[in-house]
Amino acid sequence: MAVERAQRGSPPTISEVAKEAGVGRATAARTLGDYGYVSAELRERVLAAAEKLGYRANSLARSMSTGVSHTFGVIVADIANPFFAGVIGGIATTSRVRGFDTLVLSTGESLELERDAVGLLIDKRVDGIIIASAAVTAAQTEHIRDAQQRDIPVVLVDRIIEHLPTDAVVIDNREAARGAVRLLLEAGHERIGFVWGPELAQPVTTRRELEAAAAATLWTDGERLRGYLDALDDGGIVVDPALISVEEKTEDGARRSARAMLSSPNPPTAIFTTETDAMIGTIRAMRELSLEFPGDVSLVGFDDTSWAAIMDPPLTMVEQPMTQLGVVAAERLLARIDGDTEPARVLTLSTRLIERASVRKS
Amino acid sequence: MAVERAQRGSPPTISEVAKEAGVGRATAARTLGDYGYVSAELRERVLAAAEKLGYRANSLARSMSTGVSHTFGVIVADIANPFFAGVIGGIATTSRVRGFDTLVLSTGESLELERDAVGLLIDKRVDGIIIASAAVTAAQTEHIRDAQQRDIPVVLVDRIIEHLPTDAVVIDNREAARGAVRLLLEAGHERIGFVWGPELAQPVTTRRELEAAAAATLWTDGERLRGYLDALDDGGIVVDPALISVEEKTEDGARRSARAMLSSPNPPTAIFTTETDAMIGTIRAMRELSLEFPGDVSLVGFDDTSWAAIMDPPLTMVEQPMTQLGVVAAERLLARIDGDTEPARVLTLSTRLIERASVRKS
DNA sequence: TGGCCGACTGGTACCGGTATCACATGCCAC
DNA sequence: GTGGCATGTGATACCGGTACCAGTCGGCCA
Repeated sequence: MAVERAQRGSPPTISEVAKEAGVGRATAARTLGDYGYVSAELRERVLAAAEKLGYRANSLARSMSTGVSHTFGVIVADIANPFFAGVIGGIATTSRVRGFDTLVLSTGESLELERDAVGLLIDKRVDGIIIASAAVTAAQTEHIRDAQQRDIPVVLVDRIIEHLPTDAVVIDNREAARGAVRLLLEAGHERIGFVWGPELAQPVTTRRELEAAAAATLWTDGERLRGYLDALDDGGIVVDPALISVEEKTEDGARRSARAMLSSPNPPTAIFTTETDAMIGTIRAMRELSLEFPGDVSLVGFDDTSWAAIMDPPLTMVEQPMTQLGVVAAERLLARIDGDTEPARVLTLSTRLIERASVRKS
Repeated sequence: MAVERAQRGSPPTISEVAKEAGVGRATAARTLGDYGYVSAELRERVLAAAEKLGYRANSLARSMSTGVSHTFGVIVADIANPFFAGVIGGIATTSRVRGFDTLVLSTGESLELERDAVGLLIDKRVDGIIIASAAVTAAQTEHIRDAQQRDIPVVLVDRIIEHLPTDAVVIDNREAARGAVRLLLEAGHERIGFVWGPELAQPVTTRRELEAAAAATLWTDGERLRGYLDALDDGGIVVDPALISVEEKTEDGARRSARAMLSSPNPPTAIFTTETDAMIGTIRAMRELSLEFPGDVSLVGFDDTSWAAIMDPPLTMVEQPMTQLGVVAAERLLARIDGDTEPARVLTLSTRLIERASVRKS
C-alpha cells in the first residue's frame, strides 16, 4: 500500500509508468485501460509500476480521445430549494451507479443564465443534460435545440415545454391540483382561494384572461391554476378573481395575498396553496389575523414535507415524488445514451393526496 | 445570428474555423482564445467563420493543455438534505462568479464512498475540493491528504477533523448548543433531554463514557453533546444518561428516544434537539403522548427552517448560516487557488439563537 | 518446410486546444 | 542604408490519454 509518490510536480503519466515498468507505452495503456492483449507477466510489471508511482488516469485526457466525459449536466432554478435538491439527489445516485457524475448549475429562473449554463455544459462536453427549464414557449428554447443538434441528449424534468420534442419527466400538476381542490369542494367549500401560481402582472378579471395567464407562465404554475379552474368547473362554481393571488412569488408575497383575501369582506373559507412557501406565507397571514385552520379556513397544499405532518392539526398535502422524478429522468438519459432512438416521450409520475386534518366540512 | 451548423457530425474545431477564415490555426486560436496579437481584419474574419460554423471551444481540450479544469468538487453526505443543499447553493453561486463549476458527489456518510469520490475528483483534475467529511480521526483521512499532495486545495466544511492541517469553515457547534441549553436552564429547567447526536452503541452510564462517545463520533454531533454537557456543568446539574437519546439517527429514532424519555417515571421538562429531523421526531412523540409545548415540555432545536416560525407556538431555534458556510468555503478555495499560502485556518461563522415561544419558565 | 493464425508488443497518429518560437513585415532612428 | 523594435502571422511541439496498425514470435497443420 505504500504509495511512493514522485516528489511533488505533475502527476505520473502513462508514459512514466511504461518507462518504470520497462514496457512500451501502448502496453501500459492496454493494462491500465483494461483493453487488448497483455501477457500476465507484463501486466504484473505495469500494475506494480503504477502502484509504485501512484498513477491515476487523467479522465480529461481520456475524455478527449474517447469523446465521452461521463458527466451529466443538471440545470435547475435553485439548488438550495428542497424540491430541486431532492430531484438532484435522485439524479446523482442513479447516474453515479452507471459511472456518471453530475455537474449542477442553477439559474434563478433566468432564461439568460439558463442559456449560458447550457453553453457551458456543451463546452464541457457533458454526455447528457437534465433541465428544469424556465422557458415557457418553444421559441425560447433555441439553447435546448442547440444541445440536441450537437447530439447531446436532453431530458426535461418537472416542466414541459409545449411543441418541443424532448423527453420529459413530470407529474400531472393539473390533475393533482384538481384533486386537491375537489377535496375542498366535497367538504362543502365554495369560496376557495388560490395562493401562488402565475405571477400576474395585474389583477385579472375574466376567465379568459386567467386562461391566458396560465398559458403564459411557468408550466407547473399554469397547470396548477388550470387544475384549480377545472375543479371549480366540475363543481359548477364560478371563479372569483379576487380569490387568486397576484403578489410576487415569495413567502411574503403569499402572506400578503392570503392576508388580503382573508381580510376582505367576502373571504374564502378554504385556501389551496401551490407550493411549500405559499403554504407558509398563508399560515403566517392566518396567524396575523388570528384565524385557525381548519376552524376558520381549510387548507390544502402542494409538496408534502416532513413538517406538514406535525403541524397542529396536520396538513393535508399533495405529495410529489421528488427523488423519483430525478431517478426516472436519469434513467431516461441513460437509455438515450445506450442508443434508444424512440420518439421523445413524456413520463408522468403519480402524486398522492395525503389527507390529514386541515380540511373541515363547511 | 443565423448559425449555420455543419450538417451533423463532430462539432467544429479551431482548425476548421481557421480553414474557413483562411488563416493559420494559431491565429484563429489567438482570436478565439483572446490572447496575443491579431490584426483587426483577421480577427473579424475568424469571428465570422466561428459564428458561421457555430464554433464552441472544447473545455476538455483547453483543460488538458492548461492543466486547469475550472471545476470544483463538492462532497457531502446527502445532496437532498436541506442543510447541505443550502451549503452547496452557496458554493455554487460563489464559484460560478469566478468561472468555476461544481461537481457534486454524495456519500451517505460512508467513508469508503468518500474515498472513491475523492479519487474520482482527482481523476477529473478538479481545481479544488470542498468536503463535509465523514472522517472522525486524522488517521481516516489518507484520501484527503492524497488530494493535497497532488496540489489540489481542500477545504473542509461543516466539520473539522482534528490534527488535519486543512482549511475549514464551520460554526461553533459546542457554543451554540451550550447557549441553547442555557436558555432552558435559565427558564428553570433541570431535567433536559438531549435528542440525537452521537449514535451510541449502547446506553452510556458514566460521564467519562459520554465524553468518549463525543470524541468518537462525527465532529458536529460530538460538539453539540459537549455543549450540552458544558451548559449542564455551568448550571451545576448532574447529567442523567437516561435523558440522552440512544436510538439511530433517523426521524423515527428520535421519535422513539423522545417517547421513551417522556413516558419514563421521571421525564424531562425540556428537550434540546440537535437537528431538524430530531425535532420533528420529538414533536411526533409528544403528539402521540398528547403532550404540548411549551406547556408540558419546552423545546429548543438546531437548524432554523421556515416552518419553525409557523408552528403553534413557534419554535425557538439555533439558526445556522448554511448558505454562508458554502460561500465562505468557496472563497477560501478561491483564495488558495489565487496563491494564498498562509497556514491552514479554521473559520468559525456565528449562529443565532432565535427565541420564539417554545420555552416556558418552569 | 512453408504457410498461416493467434497471441502479444510497441510505434504512432489522433483528440482539440495552448504556447512557444521563428519569421515576415514596416517604420523609425542614427 | 541598416539596425532595432513593434506588430503580426503561422508551424509546431506539447498535454495524456486511446486505438489502429505493423510486426514479431511460436505453434500447428498440410
